[in-house]
Amino acid sequence: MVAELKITPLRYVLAVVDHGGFHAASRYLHRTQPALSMAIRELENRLGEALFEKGAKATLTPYGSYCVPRFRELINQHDRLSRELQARAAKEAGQLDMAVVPSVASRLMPKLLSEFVSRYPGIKVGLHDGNADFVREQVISGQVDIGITSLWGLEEELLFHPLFHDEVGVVCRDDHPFAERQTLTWQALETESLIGNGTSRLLQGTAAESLLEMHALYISNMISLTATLVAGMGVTTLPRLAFPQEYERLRFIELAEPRVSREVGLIRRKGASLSPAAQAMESFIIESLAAEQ
Amino acid sequence: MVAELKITPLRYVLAVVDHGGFHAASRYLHRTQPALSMAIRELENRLGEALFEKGAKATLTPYGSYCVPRFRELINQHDRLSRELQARAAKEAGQLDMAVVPSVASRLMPKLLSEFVSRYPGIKVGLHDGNADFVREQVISGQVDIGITSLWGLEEELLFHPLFHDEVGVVCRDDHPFAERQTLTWQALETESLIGNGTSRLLQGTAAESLLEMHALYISNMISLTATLVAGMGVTTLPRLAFPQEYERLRFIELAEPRVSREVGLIRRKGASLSPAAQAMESFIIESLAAEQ
DNA sequence: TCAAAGTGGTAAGGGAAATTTATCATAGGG
DNA sequence: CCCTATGATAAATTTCCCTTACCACTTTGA
Repeated sequence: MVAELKITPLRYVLAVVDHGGFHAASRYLHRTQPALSMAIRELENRLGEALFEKGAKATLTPYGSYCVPRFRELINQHDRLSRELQARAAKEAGQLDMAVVPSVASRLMPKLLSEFVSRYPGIKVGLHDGNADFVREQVISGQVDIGITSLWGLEEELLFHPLFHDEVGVVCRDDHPFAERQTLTWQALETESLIGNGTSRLLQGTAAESLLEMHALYISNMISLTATLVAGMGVTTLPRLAFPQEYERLRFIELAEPRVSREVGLIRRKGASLSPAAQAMESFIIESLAAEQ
Repeated sequence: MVAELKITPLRYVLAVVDHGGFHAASRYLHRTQPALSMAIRELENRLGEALFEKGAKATLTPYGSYCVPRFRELINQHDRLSRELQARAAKEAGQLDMAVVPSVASRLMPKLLSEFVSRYPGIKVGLHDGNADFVREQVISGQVDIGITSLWGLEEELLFHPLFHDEVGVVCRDDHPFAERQTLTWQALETESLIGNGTSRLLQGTAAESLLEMHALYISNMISLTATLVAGMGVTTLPRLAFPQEYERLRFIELAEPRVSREVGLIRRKGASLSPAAQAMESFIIESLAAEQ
């Protein structure tokens, strides 16, 4: 049977030692002197041995001298833990991982992350990018705390918080006949050499679904895809956010008739709540994007 | 300001986790279920974050999962400390050092120590021997907890607990005229070649004081002294306990007229109390020697 | 399908523990 | 010798922990 050493009386002992007396310690602790006397007596009874000499003013017994550094150690550990856990709860420290689709990673996250880390300097963020299936899988398996992607079906295990709509358009080189157009219809694409990519399945279930069968090429890698487009080998469809603005020769033309868009949003596991750090990130993203529009 | 994490609620959290529910934990802890609910709620408020999911039965939040191993660690440290300090108070563990004069070290301590260590298996004893001044000095300086020696004057800084009287006698070789005598008087020594030693000052202030001036030789080292006696170069005075029984050719003859004796006792510092282990040794020695006579 | 037994949460009361107030005995300093 | 410091003690009070009693909800088994 272990005796329960309460933290407070241990603190009292240290205060008496450090301040050289019960009265001095009581002033420091904002307690009265009898409070210390009695609490320390109780502690001594529990241990079965006196800590302070009787009759002498605040002098430690040998046993007390042995105890004091150990009390100090335990209290230090306690305080360190308490501070650490409070810091985490207050989002002053912590760690979170998130998975996002590449377009979000390159167009949205840089700004968001730089604002986030300056607002929560203590929180460490791990950012992983991959296609929508990867993001979904990482979140469901608990590898990451939250994800940003678009979903195609209802997910039993996921909570989805919509962030914005991302319109699908056609991407072509600047010398292509489409390049000067403001909008296009899917019929205009029927005669084109259409390159498929990872986002092509957004067209599934829309009026433009027939275009999916037209793919002569399918390129999942974004760098390869843009190189192919710059080479003038065809056109492709992409959500606007996924359109790589940094290529001067590529143009994005809205696809009207039908309007196709993906709904990009925040996902997390249903049932499990978020860590304080992940909570902070989630609210931060939602608020930032709401403020922007 | 650090929040005070009381040990008990942390135990409650661990019990709920380990037993998979508030009710199971409450049975284990011999508390009622609301007691746990409220204590844990209070802890959560203190930390500023929930440990258990609401609505789910005893499921940890990510924050809770982070906390639990740390709670466990702190509690383990607490329990280990508590057990250790109690063991010391109960004399099941600990350490003590003592200084004794050589005669006590060789004639008294072997038996006492072997009994002591079998009675207090956990206590480690350091035994240091030296002359009376050494013992006195070690005790006063706090290098050792207790000493066994004889004192000549009253000591302001020491507490003296008498153990036994040790009669001074004459030591000579077995072929010496004294060897067959039962007792001697100091006058009988006047014509002898008297060798002085560290215990000779016991004669100071007695009727035999004049013998002190007769020393042709003074040998402090016991081995040298006995070798000199065995060589037949003279006689000496020694307390009985200091007489080395293991030398076959030496004899001890009581010195009557005057009877001179040293009072051997236990010394320790006045004012400072003893460690539990040293206390145990002190009482043990006093009781053992009292039981013997 | 409904009762029974499980989960945990809430409110009010009792009782133990901690703290304060008031007082005392003792020791040291001017 | 008084004054002020020390810490110990007793009784009163406040605080906090725990229990009892009850509720709402879910799961289980007949």
